[in-house]
Amino acid sequence: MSGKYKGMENGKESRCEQCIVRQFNSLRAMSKDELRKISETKTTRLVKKGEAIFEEGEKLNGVFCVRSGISKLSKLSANGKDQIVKLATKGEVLGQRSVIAEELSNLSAVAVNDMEVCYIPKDGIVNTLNTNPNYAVEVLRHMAHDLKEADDVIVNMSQKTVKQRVAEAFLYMKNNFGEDKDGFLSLSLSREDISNVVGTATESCIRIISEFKKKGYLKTSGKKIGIANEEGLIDLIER
Amino acid sequence: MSGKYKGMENGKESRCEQCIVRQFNSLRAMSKDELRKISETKTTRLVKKGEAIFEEGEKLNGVFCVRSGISKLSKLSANGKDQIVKLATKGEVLGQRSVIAEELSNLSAVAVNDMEVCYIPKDGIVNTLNTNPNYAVEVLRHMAHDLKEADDVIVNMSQKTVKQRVAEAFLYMKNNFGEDKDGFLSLSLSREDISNVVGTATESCIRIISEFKKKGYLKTSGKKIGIANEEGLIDLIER
DNA sequence: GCTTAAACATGACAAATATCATGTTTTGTT
DNA sequence: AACAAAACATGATATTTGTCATGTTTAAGC
Repeated sequence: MSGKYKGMENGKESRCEQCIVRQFNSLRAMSKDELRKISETKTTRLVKKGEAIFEEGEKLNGVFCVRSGISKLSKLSANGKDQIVKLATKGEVLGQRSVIAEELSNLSAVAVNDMEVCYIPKDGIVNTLNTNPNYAVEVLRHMAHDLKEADDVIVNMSQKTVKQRVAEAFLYMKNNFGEDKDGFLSLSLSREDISNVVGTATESCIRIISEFKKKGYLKTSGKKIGIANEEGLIDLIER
Repeated sequence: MSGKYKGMENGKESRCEQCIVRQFNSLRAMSKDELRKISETKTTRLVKKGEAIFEEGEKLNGVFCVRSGISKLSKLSANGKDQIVKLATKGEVLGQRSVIAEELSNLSAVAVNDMEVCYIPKDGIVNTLNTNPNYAVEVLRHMAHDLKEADDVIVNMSQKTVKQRVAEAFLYMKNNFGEDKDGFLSLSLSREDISNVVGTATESCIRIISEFKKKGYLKTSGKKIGIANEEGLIDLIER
């Protein structure tokens, strides 16, 4: 399968100053000069589907800026199950929290797709944080947003049924990762991954997906899943 | 019941520069001068048990620094139940997230005890954020910590049983709010509040507390609850 | 292309949890 | 002190969800 990594433009495009991805994240608040310095220290890396970018408990000496592909951020719980806390896509900066708090990573990041990420050693990040308030505030805004999202997830986890959470997961995937022209989700997660997002047993998740298909809420075509009746799903969530 | 508010030293003690509470939060990264300015704009307010400091959906024009007492931060879910996302105590700054993200508050803050809070209009906060990187980074560190905690809560919610979560709630209360000389928790929450922390039905919570008493994990004396066998609870959580 | 492992699927059952009903105790108010 | 309203408690039952078992389909490696 050649051309698999065609998303990567190497050589001349590899300077952060030119990178469009930057528009989506806090790096856009850096000055030209800061960005140039960062760019000199960064390295680009391809991560294949299933590979880890970093693991829970690992000490991170830098952050990872996602150029393409999607990563699942998960945490292993005492009972041996993974809980996916967030799905990160183009533009997101992984490991930022750990670097800022100067703690070991509390999450693992594993590629759900083939990915292209840039590794940025923490020195440049930390220096800029300490000298450029615009950048610090921008990072802060992103983190504030993440925190709100996390709070929302807490509420959903505790107050909604598994069925409702599965429905939400599909709407989330549609809204955040889009769908193709035939209405199938661009991101296709395994049933197991979905159950790890939702926080349920894989079998329960499979059953619910089957039910949703029967009821006409979802449609499938081979491996792909699509939303066939969005109102139906929304209805289900709100009751 | 006089002396109810004896925790409040009014007049001379009301300058932020002197406030011990500041040591616990990001305000300690402010310069003397910044702090003096903030202090001039702030107002102190007593909040009685059960009263709201702010409500979900409200626009916050400042933050609230907790001097004493405890507040529950909760969010109403579609099914009409409140989910308590966090309990905030002395030193915590409430509303910071909303002010930084320039969004309406996504949580309500209600006093669980009688409280004393200082209201700080956002201008001083925002100005300092934009000019003093030390302060911005300090706030960032706190937010990073909150985010980690929120992620942990997500994992607990989805992967642990109600019984385990109740056990954790009691250990949390002991570790964060302490106990009196007889080993009873300083913070006494109603069964309903506990169930809103844990994310379960009040009856389930009551039943589990009764069971824990029978098994000797918890002890009660009137309204007070204490941990009688910490190892027992820890054991329960880890299996 | 064949083989093997992983992913998907479904039934039967057990366990956890919510809900409803009802009663008791505690607390706060007049 | 009397009363009403919360808070606490417990039983009976329904519902949701997890677990185990087993089978089928799909995808990946040789």
